[in-house]
Amino acid sequence: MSNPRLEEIYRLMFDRFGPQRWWPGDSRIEIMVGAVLTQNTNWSNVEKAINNLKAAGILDLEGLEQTPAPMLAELIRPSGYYNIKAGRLKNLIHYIVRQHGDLDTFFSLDTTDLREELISVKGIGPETCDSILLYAADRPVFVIDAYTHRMLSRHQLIWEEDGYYEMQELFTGNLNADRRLFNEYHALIVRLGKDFCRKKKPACEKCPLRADLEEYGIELNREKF
DNA sequence: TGCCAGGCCGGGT
DNA sequence: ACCCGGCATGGC
Repeated sequence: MSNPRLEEIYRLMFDRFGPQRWWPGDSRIEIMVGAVLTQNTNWSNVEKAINNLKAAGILDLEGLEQTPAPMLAELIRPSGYYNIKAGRLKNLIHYIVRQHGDLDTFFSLDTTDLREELISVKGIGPETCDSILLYAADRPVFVIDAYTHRMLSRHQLIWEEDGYYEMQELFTGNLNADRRLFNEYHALIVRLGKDFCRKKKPACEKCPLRADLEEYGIELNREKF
């Protein structure tokens, strides 16, 4: 790591929360499905949806490919946006099956091609794409999300108006391309965010990262959060 | 009880 | 290139 603040922030989070062991989910297909279902959605709702898919015995490439979208929608209902997400899952599964046949073949692509293909699928944006790359395909890709944006802008490591790729560049340009570090770092940001960096009722006063703010003389300004 | 959660798309400026 | 409305359930 060459940016001391990114290192310090990581250390503070790791000391506070310990290893997160992400992604929650044990198969690559489950991780991919979870990545789509968790779009703007609480993870507890996603779990219910995934459990429904498991109970129906269709949480694999074949099962998801064969299940009609309306039936899929009903099964994933608890995750919200269920009609939209059923379509997005079908888009993703269909693309892989038609273009590559199976997951091993698909995941044998190099990271650049894999990313390009994933993000070409309707319903797979930058975060969902990178989550799949990092957590399902084990590639050293840093995932950015709403919590990351709040944390970075709060700590004045980016501009408020900066976008996905500017934030991603901050991490990838200052950290070793280590997929285990990227995995843990992002998971810790989410872990921290759930307790201290929610959109409403943030708990900046009790946030473990306050030490970083104080060290750099950044004042708490809760108006922006 | 209203408001938010680990986004993304499409149409309008 | 942005900006915005729409998509929807479950939990606090």
